[in-house]
Amino acid sequence: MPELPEVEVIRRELEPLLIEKTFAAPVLHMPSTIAYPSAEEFVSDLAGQTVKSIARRGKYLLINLARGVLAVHLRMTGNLLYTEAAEAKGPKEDRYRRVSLPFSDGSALHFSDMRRFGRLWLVGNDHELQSIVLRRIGPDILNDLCCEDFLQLLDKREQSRLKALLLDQGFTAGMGNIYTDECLFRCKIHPLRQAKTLSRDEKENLYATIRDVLAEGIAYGGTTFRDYRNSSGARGDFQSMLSVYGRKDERCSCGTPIEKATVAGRGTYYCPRCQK
DNA sequence: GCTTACCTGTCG
DNA sequence: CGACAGGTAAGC
Repeated sequence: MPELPEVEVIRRELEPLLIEKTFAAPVLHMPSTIAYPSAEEFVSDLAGQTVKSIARRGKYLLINLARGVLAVHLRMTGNLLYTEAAEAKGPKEDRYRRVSLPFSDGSALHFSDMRRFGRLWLVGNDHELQSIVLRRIGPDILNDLCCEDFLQLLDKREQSRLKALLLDQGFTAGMGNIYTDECLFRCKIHPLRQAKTLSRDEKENLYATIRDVLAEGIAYGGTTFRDYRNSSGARGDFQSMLSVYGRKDERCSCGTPIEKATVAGRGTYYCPRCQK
């Protein structure tokens, strides 16, 4: 489900709501959702902790606590719903609820996930965050990388095809299947092209376009193709702006039907005439 | 690299 | 009924 823009939308919504709130005892409807530490330690270590800020690295939401960090990855169908006191739905109304995180004031954060791929981690400090959660995660494409850095990273991966490279969270963190296809379309780059074939102008344009598309995605509240919801349960609107993703056989603005192929193991949409 | 696995649901 | 879904880790 969520790529960088969707996680960033949730981050921006939640930070003002949660800051200085104190967690009560978590309720684990599905304990295997907790990736680290043990379910028992997660419950006892989170209770009583205060939220200081909320950050993001790639697709990871990072809730900074007075002591440690609560990290969340939504994977394909996870969502984080915020509820004020009393209106909290029980598992009866949401059969996919996996974890409930109540606060001492009666409000709560609920982690729901149909496909059960999403995970939560609770680590004690930034060193643990890096070594346990973010070990294979590269720099955030929006926050941690200037154009020159991006060009240097590209030069280290010249054999890689662009689609696979942008999806690789160890290269840069945040791009997913939808936004990658949209960026390559806008840049007129074929998904199978190797990084070494890009001119300097194309590389700079790719960097700028990635940032533009992600910023637009955030401004539109994310993309709801099927399952994505923000922390209020609302859909995003960027799907109406997609040029190629999900549009197989529809006509590109050049008149050519959009094609779909499998690249890097993922469904990939592109215009065979515009993208070379 | 590619394939498979993890899950549940939807679409054709 | 099979194919596929916004993600990623693990195994060749």
